[in-house]
Amino acid sequence: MEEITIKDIARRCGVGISTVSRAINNHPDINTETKQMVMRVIRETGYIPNNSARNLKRTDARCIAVLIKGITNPFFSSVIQIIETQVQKKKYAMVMQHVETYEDELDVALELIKEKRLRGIIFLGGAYRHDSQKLAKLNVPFVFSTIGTGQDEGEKTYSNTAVDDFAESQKMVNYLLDLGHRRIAIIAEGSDAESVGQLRLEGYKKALKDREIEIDERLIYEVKDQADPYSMQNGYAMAQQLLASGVDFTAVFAIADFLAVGVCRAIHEAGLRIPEDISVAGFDGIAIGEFYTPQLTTIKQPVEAMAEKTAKLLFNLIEGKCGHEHIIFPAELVERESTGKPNPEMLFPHI
Amino acid sequence: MEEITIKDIARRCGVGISTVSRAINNHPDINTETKQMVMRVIRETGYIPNNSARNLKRTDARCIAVLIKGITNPFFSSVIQIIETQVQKKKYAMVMQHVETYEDELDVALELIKEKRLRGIIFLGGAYRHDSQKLAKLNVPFVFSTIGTGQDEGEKTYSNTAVDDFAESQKMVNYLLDLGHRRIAIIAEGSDAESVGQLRLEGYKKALKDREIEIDERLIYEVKDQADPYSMQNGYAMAQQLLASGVDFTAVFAIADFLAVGVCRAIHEAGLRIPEDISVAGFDGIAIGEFYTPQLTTIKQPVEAMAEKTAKLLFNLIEGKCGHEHIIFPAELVERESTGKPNPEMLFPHI
DNA sequence: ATGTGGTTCGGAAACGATACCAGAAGTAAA
DNA sequence: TTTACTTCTGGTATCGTTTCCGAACCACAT
Repeated sequence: MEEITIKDIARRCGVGISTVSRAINNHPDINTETKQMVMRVIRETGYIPNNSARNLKRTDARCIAVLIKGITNPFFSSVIQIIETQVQKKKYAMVMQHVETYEDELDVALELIKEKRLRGIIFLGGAYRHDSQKLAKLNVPFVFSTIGTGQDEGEKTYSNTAVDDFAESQKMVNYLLDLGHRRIAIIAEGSDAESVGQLRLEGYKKALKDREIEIDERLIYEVKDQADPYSMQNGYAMAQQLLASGVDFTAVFAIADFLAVGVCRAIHEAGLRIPEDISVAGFDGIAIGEFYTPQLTTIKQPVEAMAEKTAKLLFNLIEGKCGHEHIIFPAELVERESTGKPNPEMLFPHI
Repeated sequence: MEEITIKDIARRCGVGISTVSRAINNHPDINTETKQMVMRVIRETGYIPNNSARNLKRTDARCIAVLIKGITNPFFSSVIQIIETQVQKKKYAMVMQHVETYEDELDVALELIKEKRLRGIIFLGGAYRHDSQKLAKLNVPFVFSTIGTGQDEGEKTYSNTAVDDFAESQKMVNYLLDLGHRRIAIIAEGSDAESVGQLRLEGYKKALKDREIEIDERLIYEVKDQADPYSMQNGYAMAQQLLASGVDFTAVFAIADFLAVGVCRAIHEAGLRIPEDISVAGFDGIAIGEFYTPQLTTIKQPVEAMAEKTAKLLFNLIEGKCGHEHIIFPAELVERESTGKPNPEMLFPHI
């Protein structure tokens, strides 16, 4: 099976290879009839230009990369799918790469850029701002999207899409407070000092402070797990510790739905009811939350819209149509079965 | 930011470019010291060979593709991760592409092969055998892996990895029969006549026949959903129909865990208990099954092992180390909370 | 006739790497 | 010293494409 090349097409058409190239690439300097003839032959022969040769010659390889930290992100599939659609619409190629740790990501990005001559990078589901200055030195546009994980604050030398984790977290805690809860435990993330989870934790603290409710450190649990902090296992383990601690509480706010699922399981196994005895709230809005028993009260992120915007943002940057943008999406508090009024019996005087 | 090329390295080292190439590619014909010196300079300069140029020249572009049908497959993330590890170990590149329909897949594969000069393709989570003859005509090795979805029968002009869906399905139904169930409903898949779901359905029928239990068509539900048959929504909808049908049953076998989750939810909303009133069994062994309430009885597929083997199989084919292999993995019946003895009260005489 | 300008085209030089080939240098045997 | 062989090296053609440059052609004004 020999490759069919642009030369073959030229020969079959009785034209020069430049003419074929012009036909393929929509160059203006070509006769309309010639172009149609060439295109017909190309269709007939099933010729497809060799991408390596193209990219080698072109200064602009039509290719972007998507780097994913934390592939267990439940939105992963749909996000990828949406980005892919955008990429195809632009006639670009896309490479995906999974990165294990924050340290890896820069190396991987660098390697990809040189090897594949990328035009842009999307960073999915991580907190990469540490390296954003370094990345900025490469002259490749990049967009962070903390879809399903959160955003960060600080100086903006990059583009990103996110929800306002701080505010949304506050929203959820306020909702629990409005239900009458005063002793609210939180399962947060503590593996990275500047992480998403910390923003959600800050939102929790702010909400309590605003109501002048004392923050009890014994109700704050932080998952320490570099690889995959937002797992059901971790939620389960933290909730077991919480239940065994003897500290009283009437609600648990897990800063990710997967954590919440683990929390629910632990509470169930302890023989307590949700929400009659303890309310559980999550964050993210994963699909299973609707089918879980009890259905999960959560903050639902507009994942599809975020993914689409992320891709469009990158292409705008590539085409020089805009500078850095920081788009914050509104999230929605979805009230479901897992939260209700507090059970006074769960409260006892502290020593 | 200028690209740094093999010429720059050669100049800096005071050697010819062939020597640098030899150093990079572990050719035998090079002095050890020279090689070390070149490699040192390469490290210092951070030089990375341009992949397009390499692939253009080489007859063998070190690149494989992974085509994914049904990106919602819950194992997707871990499977990709494992395959990626194998690919990196072989110093190959990997492109991933999502395909919408069975019709798309061949076109996509063809285009990829020519454009990127692939050495091999892995088809994930689909039933592609229709096209396997056509694919065989391309001289590119490919492996089907029905990880999380099943396998097929028929003539073997390809390699694949799978579990024995027919036998495993029988295993589950036998388990339910052993518990005492006689009226077992099944939520299967009916969108594709030759699909995975059909194999599992056949296993169900076989198990019943072996015990001489009459098959009641009113207990057989087939999801018709090209895009994503194995969804919680579909399980939910089918179970609602089943419950509303007035036909009696004491157990439901959903041929995918996601379907089972939807089934559980519908049963719960109907005010029935699992497993006291109705037993529910799934298939696949997704993570959430362990944290769901009730915990899901299921057939657990050895996903990690399957993914690893799939990748290794492809590389063996590429390297000509083996011919077509069809590896069937043993799956495990995991008995959990969602199944128990039948409740006689759920049975009533049929008209 | 000659010059001018605009289309449309083909030739040829890149792009960055690999691989073949020939030759230099070194070693061992005659 | 010559021959033969091994080990190592550099030059160069080549992969398939794009792009620059110049040429051919036509129309039209000079």
